[in-house]
Amino acid sequence: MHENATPALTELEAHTLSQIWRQQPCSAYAVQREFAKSLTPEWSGSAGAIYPVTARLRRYGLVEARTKRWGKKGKTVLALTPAGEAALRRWVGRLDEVAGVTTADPTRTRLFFLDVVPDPAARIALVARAAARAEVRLAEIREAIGARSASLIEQLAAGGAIAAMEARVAWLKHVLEQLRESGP
Amino acid sequence: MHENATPALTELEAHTLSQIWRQQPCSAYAVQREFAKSLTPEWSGSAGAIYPVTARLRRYGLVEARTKRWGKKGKTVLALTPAGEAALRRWVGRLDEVAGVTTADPTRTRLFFLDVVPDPAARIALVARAAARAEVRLAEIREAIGARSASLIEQLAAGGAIAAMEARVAWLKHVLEQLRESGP
DNA sequence: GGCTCCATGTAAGGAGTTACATGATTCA
DNA sequence: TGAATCATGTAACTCCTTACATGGAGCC
Repeated sequence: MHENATPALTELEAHTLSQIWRQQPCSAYAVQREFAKSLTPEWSGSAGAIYPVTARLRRYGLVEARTKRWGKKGKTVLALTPAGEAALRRWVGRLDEVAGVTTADPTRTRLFFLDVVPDPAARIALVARAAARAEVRLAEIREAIGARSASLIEQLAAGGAIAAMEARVAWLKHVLEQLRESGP
Repeated sequence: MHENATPALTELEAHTLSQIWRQQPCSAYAVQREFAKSLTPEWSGSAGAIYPVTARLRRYGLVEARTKRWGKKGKTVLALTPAGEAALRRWVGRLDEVAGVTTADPTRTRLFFLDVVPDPAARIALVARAAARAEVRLAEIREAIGARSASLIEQLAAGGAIAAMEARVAWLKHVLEQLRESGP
């Protein structure tokens, strides 16, 4: 049937698999729409990614396709196979492993090199703008999540985005304070 | 001399540029070592990335190479050009823009689909392990940062990694509580 | 004299991006 | 009947990864 030597799934592949699982049976396009709604820009869900990914998941035997009546052409709807469900459970089961990994953060990376800005006052102004921007974004996230009706687990998961942004705001404010103190 | 139409720098290119700036004049290898020390696995700093990146930065006219005496072959040391310094300042200057972007987090992604684990008790156990792992990692980060002597700005920046991990621990503990309450 | 770094690459391949295409369906 | 949305791809390209390769330098 298909090779069973499924390689380790990328985050995008696994996330696609999980989105299919949640909405199954659904089209690849439906998954794409769901990605577009995401709070993080990581999941751009371009067509050029989704269709190859779903094709791969089918090749791996993790997803099955069926044709659903839709107009005269019909459309392809996807659903997990038992192997797909097992793979998905393994992926989620690695929650503890990834919980110990420091995430990448472009804000942090840039802040490490704040001293390329020669003027201390300009540094302070820059960090102040960053803190303000993070605060605005935090409010947006809160609103976006509040507007969604979701299960307990989805709400708790979304809470992670809030917690991360709150932590960023607090951190940037602390940085701001320290820079002001160390100033003149 | 070189094309001045420098395209937008990737995070890796910009980070490489900033590392060169901090240690200049230094070899590409020195930059690679610095990446390897990083707290986030994003910066693997494989040779296959670093050398092409430094070559690109030179093509863009952002970095200059000189040959330094070292044994009989000598080695190539890099330093920023004025254009490179300007590009670096622009990159850091976008701190406020990136501060408004939600970071990707594999832990959050997986938690969204925690309900693929059928048994509630198994879910709780999984989240508990994740929280424990995050706590261990937090301690490691604290230690690693404490062991470094760094400037105020570098300390403040590194504090972002601590803040993010603290937030994750608190969030996971909160999730754990909620799951326990909602249980039997 | 050998082990560990320092130093500098290249080759093959994976994975995703943007941009380009195309057409059918649904709804106002 | 026109616009927005649903649906499904492909082509060219970029960037990074792993793995392979090589050789000198410094130290015990």
